Amino acid sequence: MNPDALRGHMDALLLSVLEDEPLHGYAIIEALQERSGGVLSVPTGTVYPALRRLERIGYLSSEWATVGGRKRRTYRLTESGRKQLQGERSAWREFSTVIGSVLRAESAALG
Amino acid sequence: MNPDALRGHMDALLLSVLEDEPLHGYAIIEALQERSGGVLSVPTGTVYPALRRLERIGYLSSEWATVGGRKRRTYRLTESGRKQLQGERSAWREFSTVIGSVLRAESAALG
DNA sequence: AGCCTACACGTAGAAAGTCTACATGTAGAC
DNA sequence: GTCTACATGTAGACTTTCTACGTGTAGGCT
Repeated sequence: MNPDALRGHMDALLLSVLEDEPLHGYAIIEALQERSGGVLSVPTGTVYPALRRLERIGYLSSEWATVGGRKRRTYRLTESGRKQLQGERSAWREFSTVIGSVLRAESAALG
Repeated sequence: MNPDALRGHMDALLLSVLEDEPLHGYAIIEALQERSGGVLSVPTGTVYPALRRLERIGYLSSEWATVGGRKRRTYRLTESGRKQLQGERSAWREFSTVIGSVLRAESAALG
């Protein structure tokens, strides 16, 4: 997967993965991999700064926890973030429709 | 439409628009707008440099023409560009499927 | 003890391409 | 003579991702 293509979609991916439950960075990376069918390998150098950015903006909040002697910073969606996720979803739908129609190549719909 | 989202997809858009017929830069911008239903306004500062880049890589070739007293540089797909367009299309399909499934929000399929 | 892998967070600096803003010029309508 | 559409182009800012590195714990294996 061409890394450049992700630009501008990271926020949506991260918010989406945090929709159901709070997760820490490492788990977020794993969730991204899993949900994408193993295709998405987002490097830590991308995820951690992005999470901090999203927290700074107010879409996420975080707190530290220690589990099994290891420190984790767990992120959760704020109300603002939840709202933003809706926006990201509809933005994605529009984006994907537009690109698809210019390319004359739409992807298969999901069940 | 968030401009950043286009990053990494410009090549596909430009090659796609040139698939059926050669066009000059200004006409390409109009074609992009038209095919996208008026949503895509790609600035000249994006398109012209991108076209030159694609020509440098070998996906496009160009020649000057004068029509109605105005100079145009007309771009056409090379064989290499045509092949690349196929690659861009399948890359887009994969990308859009992956993002869609992580977001749990696929776009509508095109007829 | 020593090594390796998985877990876990983080930063610095490079890289790349798009965007904004500007610069230039013709043709034709009003 | 002014405005809009047509037409191409560059310079520099901007944003964000990526690569590469640094730090440290836990647990298994030999």
